[in-house]
Amino acid sequence: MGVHFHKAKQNRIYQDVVEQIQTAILDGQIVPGDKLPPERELCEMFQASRGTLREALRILEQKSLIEIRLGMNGGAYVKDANAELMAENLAILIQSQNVSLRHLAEFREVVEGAVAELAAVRATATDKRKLADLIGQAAGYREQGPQLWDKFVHMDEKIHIELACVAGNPLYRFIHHSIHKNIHRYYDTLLIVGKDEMEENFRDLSAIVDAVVTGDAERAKRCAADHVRRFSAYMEQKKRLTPDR
Amino acid sequence: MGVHFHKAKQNRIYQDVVEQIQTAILDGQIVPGDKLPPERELCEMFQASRGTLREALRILEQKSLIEIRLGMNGGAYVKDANAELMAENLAILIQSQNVSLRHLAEFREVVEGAVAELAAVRATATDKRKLADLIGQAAGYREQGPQLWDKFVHMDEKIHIELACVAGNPLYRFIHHSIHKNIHRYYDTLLIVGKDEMEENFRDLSAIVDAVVTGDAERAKRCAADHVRRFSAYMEQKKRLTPDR
DNA sequence: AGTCTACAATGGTTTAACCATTACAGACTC
DNA sequence: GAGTCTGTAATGGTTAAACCATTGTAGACT
Repeated sequence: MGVHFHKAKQNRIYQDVVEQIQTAILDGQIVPGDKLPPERELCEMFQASRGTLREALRILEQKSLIEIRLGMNGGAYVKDANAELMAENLAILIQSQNVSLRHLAEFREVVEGAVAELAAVRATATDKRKLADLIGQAAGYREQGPQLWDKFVHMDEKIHIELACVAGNPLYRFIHHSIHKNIHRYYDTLLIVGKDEMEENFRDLSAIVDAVVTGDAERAKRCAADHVRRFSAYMEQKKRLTPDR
Repeated sequence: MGVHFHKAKQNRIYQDVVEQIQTAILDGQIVPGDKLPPERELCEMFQASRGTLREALRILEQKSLIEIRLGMNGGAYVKDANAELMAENLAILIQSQNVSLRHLAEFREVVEGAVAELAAVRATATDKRKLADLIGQAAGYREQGPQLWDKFVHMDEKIHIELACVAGNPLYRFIHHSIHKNIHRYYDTLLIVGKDEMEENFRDLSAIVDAVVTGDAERAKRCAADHVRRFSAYMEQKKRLTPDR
């Protein structure tokens, strides 16, 4: 018999719903900010029960493609894609495979080095002004006493993000964010910096930005890697001093 | 009135269920391969309805923490964490933020370089034998005519994975896998190699492994980066010749 | 010995009702 | 008029009970 039947497969309904909505979102047929119809209407559209449809919405929510709000004007809103999800998945992988702080730092060293190198090559005049401005702000916080030191720490983060943007490859933004989030899950309480560390940190950042601004890719790369290495070493040291974590 | 009430917040029930089960898995109280009780029993344990409980299971499934099987002996089985999820999330990010093939290749160049460098530093005698063996297999496939060329392509992949393992930092395995999967989503049909490309590819791989085996980190890094760059260039070129994708 | 059949266990789906949260408009109070 | 209460409607969250679909196993049939 030459006829060839394919499997009379009955896709999980919720899966089909997920795929249809996901495709519509990724194809741009519905864009971030848009609101999907209320559950009861979606049920009719997909000819599915509310329970099944809700399973689909839960999956889309978990994928960070939609956000479900309560109350009047509530409903499923299409979200802007962001790197939060990757960070969370990475966290699960890290936890279940015993990835150490050292592993994270080792990887970050390479990534930040590559970011600085690319940034030095690709920075436009506008980028350079922006970076210089950020360094200026950090310098300001640095001088105004301990109560602003946490703002300085925040600037450090901001400068790294800006560098990743300047590097012009979105992957670096995603990866940096994911790694950074997970490193924080270890450090966090250790992030109360002392003056000396802050000063050294500031010198590091200045050096990186200076190299980027002058277009010295090789030096930028070296400075960034050194910076991450020094920072990680500090944190490791602090961790040893407070072994109760 | 000095009394201080806290918010009478009612956590989403499914969320609470997810957290309890996720914690149990990540803490190792239940391990990969274990089976959770059937839905109806879980309902009693959590005092939740089946619908609500199923929403929780859907989320855990989406997180790749469990796998739900049908039929008798079906149910929710705890899964081994793997990098599939990260690959899929990255795919969504890539699609919604218009990340190009060039961006992926640029990043892979840095990663593979770092992997080879670390591998050269850390490879044990056993690792070196394994790598040499893989190269040997690839050489075999290479010589036995076109029908085995796809096996050669598979060996290429295997060697890269082995290098990431030898490098001794699990993060590189995760990242390599995620990037590779997403590159394939672009290439795929372009992966039918010609003899010349295969020969060059083989020379590249041999050079990397040779550098790793002799412990020449700097050369390993350079060879790996060059290899990725050449490979990417080939693919870009092919893509231009078949613009219907 | 091999095949069929019935059954039980389990997830998949549907339905209908009710609860919780929220925005808004209109009524009430001062 | 300003502020506060209150009712209402829209929406997601939860429950419960019933039935369908898939699959392994044991026992009956040939």
